[in-house]
Amino acid sequence: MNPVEIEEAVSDLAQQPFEAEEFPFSFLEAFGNKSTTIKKIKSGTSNKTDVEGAVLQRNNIHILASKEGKVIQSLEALRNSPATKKNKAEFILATDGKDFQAENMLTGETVVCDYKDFHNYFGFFLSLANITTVKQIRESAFDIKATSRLNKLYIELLQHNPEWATMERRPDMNHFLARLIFCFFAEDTDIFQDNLFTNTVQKFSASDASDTHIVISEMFRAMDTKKRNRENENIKVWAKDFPYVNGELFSGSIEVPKFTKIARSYLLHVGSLDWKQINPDIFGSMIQAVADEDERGSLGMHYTSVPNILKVLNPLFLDDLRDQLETAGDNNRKLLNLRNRMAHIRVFDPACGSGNFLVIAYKEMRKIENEINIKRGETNKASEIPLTNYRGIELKDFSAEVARLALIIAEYQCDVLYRGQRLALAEFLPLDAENWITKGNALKIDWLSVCPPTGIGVKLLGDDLFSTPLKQAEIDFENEGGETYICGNPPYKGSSEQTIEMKRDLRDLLSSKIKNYKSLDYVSGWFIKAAEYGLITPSKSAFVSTNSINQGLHIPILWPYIFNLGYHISFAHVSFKWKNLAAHNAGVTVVIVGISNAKDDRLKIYTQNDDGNVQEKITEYINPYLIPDFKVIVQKKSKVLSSDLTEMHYGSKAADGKFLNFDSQEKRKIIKLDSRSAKFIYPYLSAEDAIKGKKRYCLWIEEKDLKTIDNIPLIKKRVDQVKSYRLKSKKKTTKDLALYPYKFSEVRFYKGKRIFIVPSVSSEKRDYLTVIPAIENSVLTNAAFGLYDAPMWNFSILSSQIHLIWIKTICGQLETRLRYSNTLGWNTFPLPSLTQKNKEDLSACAEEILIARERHFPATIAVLYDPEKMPKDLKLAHERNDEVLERIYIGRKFKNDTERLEKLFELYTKMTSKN
DNA sequence: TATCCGACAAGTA
DNA sequence: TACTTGTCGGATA
Repeated sequence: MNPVEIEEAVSDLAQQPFEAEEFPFSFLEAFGNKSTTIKKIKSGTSNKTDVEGAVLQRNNIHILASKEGKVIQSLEALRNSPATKKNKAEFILATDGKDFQAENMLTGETVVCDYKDFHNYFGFFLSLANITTVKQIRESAFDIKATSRLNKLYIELLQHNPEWATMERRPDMNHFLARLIFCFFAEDTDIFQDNLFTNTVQKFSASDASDTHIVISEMFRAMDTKKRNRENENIKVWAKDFPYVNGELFSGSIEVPKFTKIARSYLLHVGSLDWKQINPDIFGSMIQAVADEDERGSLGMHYTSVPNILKVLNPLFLDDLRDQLETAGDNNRKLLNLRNRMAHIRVFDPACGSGNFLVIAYKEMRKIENEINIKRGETNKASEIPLTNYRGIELKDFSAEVARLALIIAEYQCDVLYRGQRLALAEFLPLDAENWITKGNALKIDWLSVCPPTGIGVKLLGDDLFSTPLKQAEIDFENEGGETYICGNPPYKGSSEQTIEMKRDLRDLLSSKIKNYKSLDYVSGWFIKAAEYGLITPSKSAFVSTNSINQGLHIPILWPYIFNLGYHISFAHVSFKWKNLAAHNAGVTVVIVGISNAKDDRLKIYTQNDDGNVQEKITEYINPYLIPDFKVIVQKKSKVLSSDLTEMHYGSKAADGKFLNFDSQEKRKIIKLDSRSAKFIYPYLSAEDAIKGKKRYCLWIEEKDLKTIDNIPLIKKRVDQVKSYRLKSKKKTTKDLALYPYKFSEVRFYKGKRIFIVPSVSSEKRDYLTVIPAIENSVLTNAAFGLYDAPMWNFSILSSQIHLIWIKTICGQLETRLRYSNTLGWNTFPLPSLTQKNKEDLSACAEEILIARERHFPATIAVLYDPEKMPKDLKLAHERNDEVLERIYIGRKFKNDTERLEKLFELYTKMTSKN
């Protein structure tokens, strides 16, 4: 169960009539215990309690539901119970259906409340559900609750207003939801009178909900009408207490979907929550999912986490502001300068979603400004940081609305926090009508129209500068000498995953600029637009991105263009696994990359180790592989760079729906039924087969054999299956190959007496690349490369540490897996030319490695190369091999991988510049 | 022809 | 459900 589901279950339980006997079990059930687990506790087999009538679940909780008036004594009994300690109960809980008390035995935190309210503390007990990021979730407990309530309301309304669910009306529905959220927030924060909105619905709409939409619509109309015009407009008396809000929020259609009785009660229920607690940074991304079909299932927990947002914003500019604040000390002049500077800083997120980056940036800036004001003794001073300097572009219109709302709420909360409720209220309404979150496609919109150039002492600028001025973004804007910081987490899509629209976006943006742009990830568009934007007005940019953009093919395609515009990578967080609070996290490994065209020589590379600690390294240059120094970009090559290395071949691609290959059992069956089959069956090896010692076979049939196989039903059937499989392909070449279903779609069947298999993808945890010999006439799948009858020293080089670090650095990766490439890794590998003696020595080392493996027959490669358990003799053989090879490079062993890379890059540069 | 890649995918612990 | 580790075929050059 995810937190939202748990919240719902706990709330349901709190509404049921209290039954002392059942309560402990219902409580455990609400936190996700399976019915079998509950049964075991009920029957007593796993109830470890020593207190009469209580229930104790080992490692979790000790619960006693008691008679009325005995809660304090009950809790005491649980606290003193030896079983509580012995079974390591994390919580004790006592209730009589009126009072509710609980304690966390590890932290000492307690909950004391009325029984009917205990659902508000579901976050307190979340570790019962094995949800480990408890702290973060508890902080956003309110947001989860509000989201789940709104979700119910939204679904109920759509169900009974099907026309509002259509594509055309969806924006109206979303706008309606945004208005509701604003009203809920306003009525709980004194912007409206206490509970004005909810109370008005309750009092003035019929309880059968027949006129709820009319009442709400009238309130919206009031909020869009200036007080002095209200009489003329015939605003109903009961709506006169609503302030004039405007800010675009209530202008436009005031139509409201029709309510059912249930919808009305949901609405009143959502309204009864305490919306003061809303976290605009998190809430936005959660609520966004309410309106988003695709994300409904995961209920919105798909957003950039606050720590990750700070990984972008801190190095981009917040760290610098904080440094300046510190340097300024108590110097009034310097503090003032800093404040002025901050007032002219724009933060721009061209993929802003529901605005978390902008909200966090705004809140952090207000925090710094407040410290300045305290030091200057100006604590009541109005903020000089304009909300309209936090700009965004967002494709989905509801997200854009929520982003705007989140920023308004953040501003209000900051004002309350730093200036007090009274001042915050005085200036809040009416909202600014400016629309500084632009709805649209960020790769199509001219960013200068959203964030016009500020120049230095240059005023703004004729319309001719805006190639496609957008009405909504045409804000008069003077921000002389201002800085712009571009940030965000744009969408990632690899070239073969992109939709037609995405491909069109990249084509329009890049076709005239970058050769081979079609191989780039969709996210590249944001980096390029950011770089081009920064040529016009001072800015720095940083995005969260798939780590692919700093690997393999992206390096020579994307980065030279950005560098040629005068940019460098100003900071970087190297690959780390994407994580947020979602039940199912997106499977992607990300980097954070900052680019800048300003002078800067203290660049930072951040590395995160497994326990989450971040290290920083300062350097003068960060290359596109995100390692310090080495200004080298490796291009892919179709021939080997070193004449001593043998050509490496890509495997054969079947595109057969797996009908041309099978396991040993199937092979025996086929041959048993018709012995003529045997001559068409070959060993078939992918990376996994070779590493784990699995045996697979494939059919290899040539045109001349067609007559024969027509008479072998088992084979004929498979061939037919391939045909129908291929016909279903959306790729034309595959479809065409349905004409030749007996053949692999791409044929690379090389003959050789001695084949070395190089896995195309394999675990990055091993100390060596695993190169594996195969028997003659093996067919390699396209998940493996092959060397055919190559001299033994090729094996020695492939198995070396120095080759491994080259591959890890230069080739692409699958997340952080090792991914081999002949064109990027093997053909580019810089090797000094070998003497006859060198070749003999290396070959001997290679033999040693193979012999060492043999000694452990039949252990698989996976077992032999497990970094924890690698046999000594094998390890020794590898070390010997490394030593001999490295002596050829520099006459001794390298000290470390940095030294290896340094030598390799030097040699690479030398060897490639010769031709 | 030839090959790089996957807001992954499929398996195990 | 957390962790490990590499398929397969589309899209592109």
